Amino acid sequence: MEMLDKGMPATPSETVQRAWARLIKAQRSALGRVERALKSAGLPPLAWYDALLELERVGARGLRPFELERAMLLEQYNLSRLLDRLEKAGYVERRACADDGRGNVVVITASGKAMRRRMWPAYAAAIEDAFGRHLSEQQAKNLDALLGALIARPHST
Amino acid sequence: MEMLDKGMPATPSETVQRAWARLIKAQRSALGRVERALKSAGLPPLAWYDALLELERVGARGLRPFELERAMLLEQYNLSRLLDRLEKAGYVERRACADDGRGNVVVITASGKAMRRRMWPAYAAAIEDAFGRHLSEQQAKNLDALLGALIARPHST
DNA sequence: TCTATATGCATGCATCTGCATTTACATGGA
DNA sequence: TCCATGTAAATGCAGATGCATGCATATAGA
Repeated sequence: MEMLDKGMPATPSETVQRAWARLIKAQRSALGRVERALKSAGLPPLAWYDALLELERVGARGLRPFELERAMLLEQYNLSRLLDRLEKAGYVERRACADDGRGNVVVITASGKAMRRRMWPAYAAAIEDAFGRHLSEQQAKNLDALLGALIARPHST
Repeated sequence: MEMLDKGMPATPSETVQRAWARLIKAQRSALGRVERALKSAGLPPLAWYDALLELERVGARGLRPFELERAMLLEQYNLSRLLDRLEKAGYVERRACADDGRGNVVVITASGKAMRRRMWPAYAAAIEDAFGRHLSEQQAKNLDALLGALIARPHST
């Protein structure tokens, strides 16, 4: 985890500190609202949607857990357990992987696709309510660009 | 939790969806890195810092838990337990509240102040590394403004 | 004053997460 | 072929979180 401490503590500017605090709070606020909306609609949590979406996109060929892990920026053990839950709910299947005996391939089931579709309206409304409606198109674009610079793989660097 | 479903599902635009996904990932990525940096330095998690900072700012008069809850945008039970941990660690004290027999007043201790001070260098370096260094001053300012629009009290609306 | 309801905070229980470790297989030498 | 090392994924355990609820007190209204 070394962070090249070449001497000085690298204190972020006041502006950066403010933006940092806002990032934490804005995300917690918005994400919390979305999760609560889903739950109150009797639907599974957000992570299920994201995983199902990724899996639906690639279709029958499926994804290796480590691919999904990278796409979703999840820790390995979190993904492993998310897959446990999705599998137990019947939304995905883990199939033995032909190329690599250690791994498996995760494929979405028909009922998984159905659940994803069923989640979308509630999810969409919640995103719009907690997030979208506070921003113009242009602002959303700018925000997207600014945040893009921040995303890095867990553990990298 | 009704969300005024006046008919249509209020689907967010593509742009908003992308920005939303980025917000989740950027925050998870950056926050994860900061938490790991703190932990690997043998320090308590971020929330402790934030709470101690708020408490230090108000000094000896302290804060009611519900005030802290609002400042930090935490759920009531999460704050209650955070205070349990902080209290057990000796960093805060819960004192009976004179005005209101139901509540109490939380005050930071000397050792709490010391811990906050001790955390700052590692925390600052981590923020800078995971966040600040990716942004110019102007970008940080813009990001801060954009995120400001998103913050809302949990449960409100 | 008495009663209904709201507020401040805590807590039991189930679930989820973080961390370290384990298991299984893969791969590249010697 | 055998071993050392690396990588994919799962898992035991401890700690954190979400939820529902409990308890004590406050407050407003009859």
